[in-house]
Amino acid sequence: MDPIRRAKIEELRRLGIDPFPTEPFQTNTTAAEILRYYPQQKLDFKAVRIAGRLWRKRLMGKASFAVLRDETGDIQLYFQRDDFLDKPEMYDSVFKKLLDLGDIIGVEGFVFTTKTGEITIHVRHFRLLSKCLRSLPIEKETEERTYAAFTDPELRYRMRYVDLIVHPGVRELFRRRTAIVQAIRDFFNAKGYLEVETPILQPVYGGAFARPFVTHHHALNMELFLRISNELYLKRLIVGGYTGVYEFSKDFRNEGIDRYHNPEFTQVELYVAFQDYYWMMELVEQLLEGVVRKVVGNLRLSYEGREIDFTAPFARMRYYEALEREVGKDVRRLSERELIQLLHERNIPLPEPPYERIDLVSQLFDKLVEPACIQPTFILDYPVEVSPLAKRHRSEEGVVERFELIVAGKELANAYSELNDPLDQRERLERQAALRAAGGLEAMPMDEDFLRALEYGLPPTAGLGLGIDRLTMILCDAPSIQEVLLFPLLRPEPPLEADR
RNA sequence: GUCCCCAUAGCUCAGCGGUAGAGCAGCGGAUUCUUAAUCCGCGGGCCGCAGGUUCGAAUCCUGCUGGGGACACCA
Repeated sequence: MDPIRRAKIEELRRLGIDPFPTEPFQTNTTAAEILRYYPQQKLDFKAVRIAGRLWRKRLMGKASFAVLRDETGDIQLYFQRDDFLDKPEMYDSVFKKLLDLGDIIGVEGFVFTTKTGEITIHVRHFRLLSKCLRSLPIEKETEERTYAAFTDPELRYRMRYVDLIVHPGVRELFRRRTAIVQAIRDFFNAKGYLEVETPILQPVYGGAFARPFVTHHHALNMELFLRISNELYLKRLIVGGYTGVYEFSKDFRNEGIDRYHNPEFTQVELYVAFQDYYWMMELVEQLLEGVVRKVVGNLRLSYEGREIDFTAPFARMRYYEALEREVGKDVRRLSERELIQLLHERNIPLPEPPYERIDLVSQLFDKLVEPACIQPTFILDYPVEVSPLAKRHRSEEGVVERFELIVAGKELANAYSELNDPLDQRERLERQAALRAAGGLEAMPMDEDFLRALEYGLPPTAGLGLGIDRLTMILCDAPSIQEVLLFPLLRPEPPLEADR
């Protein structure tokens, strides 16, 4: 806390001014509205009331300029000493000395244009609404350069409130994130699907390969897991008779943090009865076209310096064929030794032991095929070994009816014709259990209740998971997941000192 | 988990063995159309923390902490 600002509080109180008043301040316009409509005189701007942070002061003698920043933008203020003849201290002391940059104020006045052509509020009255006791990293820009830019990512993420105050573009990004979620919700609602909420605390976790966060419930004295996925619950709801359900799901995975991964992240999952993954591919194309057009305004956008085109239909490649295109041979025919040889040739590290044959194939795919898919690309028909919840392919051995949508070299969505044969499902989960027993930390645990639900009959169902954070990254051209999370996980900072 | 880079004033950064610097922000003064306002004056720092080397360390070395990046993991 700035001791000078702290002292100003006492000074204000001596003048009878409450630095944190209770009375509301009713505004009747915004900075953006004034700047947009004043030139055409479409609205009456003779008595505007507007609130925001004091952003700049250009003090002169008997008259001064300032800038006010509200949520919509910045607008210049003009103060004249002669306007405060009844209370001269309001200009000379309160405005000129006791108000600091960052203070939240409300002003009332009329709009005019200065000699230099800037739309400005001539302030007749102003009120301090909340004192700002720390100096903000207010940036100053000229044509040549920006001064005091607040750019340190750590500080920006730790003090996102400051980041948001200082950077209108960051505020805009998170508006866009909300717009993306809203567009998806509108799309699903228009189709008649039901938005639901399922447990975040789960006695058995499942639906994905990941290590969970573990917690404990005292009253029931039981171990609980934060969900890594809501998939198995949404399928139970399809068993229960809903035709289409979806949920925006915060999922938690106890794994590493990098520019694509945060321990908690958001997916939307959708399950629709009586459909299959082919149908789901078309739905995803329709969904993304709609969302991108609505949010970006154009199906072509720039991400990391490359153009991405969301015009449907997206490219489609089958898993093993895509791999064959990269390595020149059908990896299904290769021995484990030949696969290892291939990895060596391409300078790709072996997976962590204990690994199986399929892990070598996966590694090849992840390192060669995924990064090469820049434009939206459906990869379909994944190996059955890596897809324990997907239905076996209707006509081909060894693969399942599953697709991933890859954009900019990263998985954006994952979908199956859901496995609804409870006997097959049990075998697949038993294999997962065996992998866990062998030390596979990410293999799925057995979920007997889920199997019981399947035994009551899950209709043929298409299911989808779509990563909201990654979609937001692409649609905002954001370089890391931290940039699209309001409060990304950081290590704790050392304790702040109490400051009175 | 491994490797590389970074940490100096409220913010952005310079200084890289010899008395801690700049711009912006701040404080005092002048100023009735400024907009990085201008002009005069002023204050501000455990140079991330702890050790070590040295006559002398912000500067060199080691460790720690925090951050960034790459790799690994996340099929």
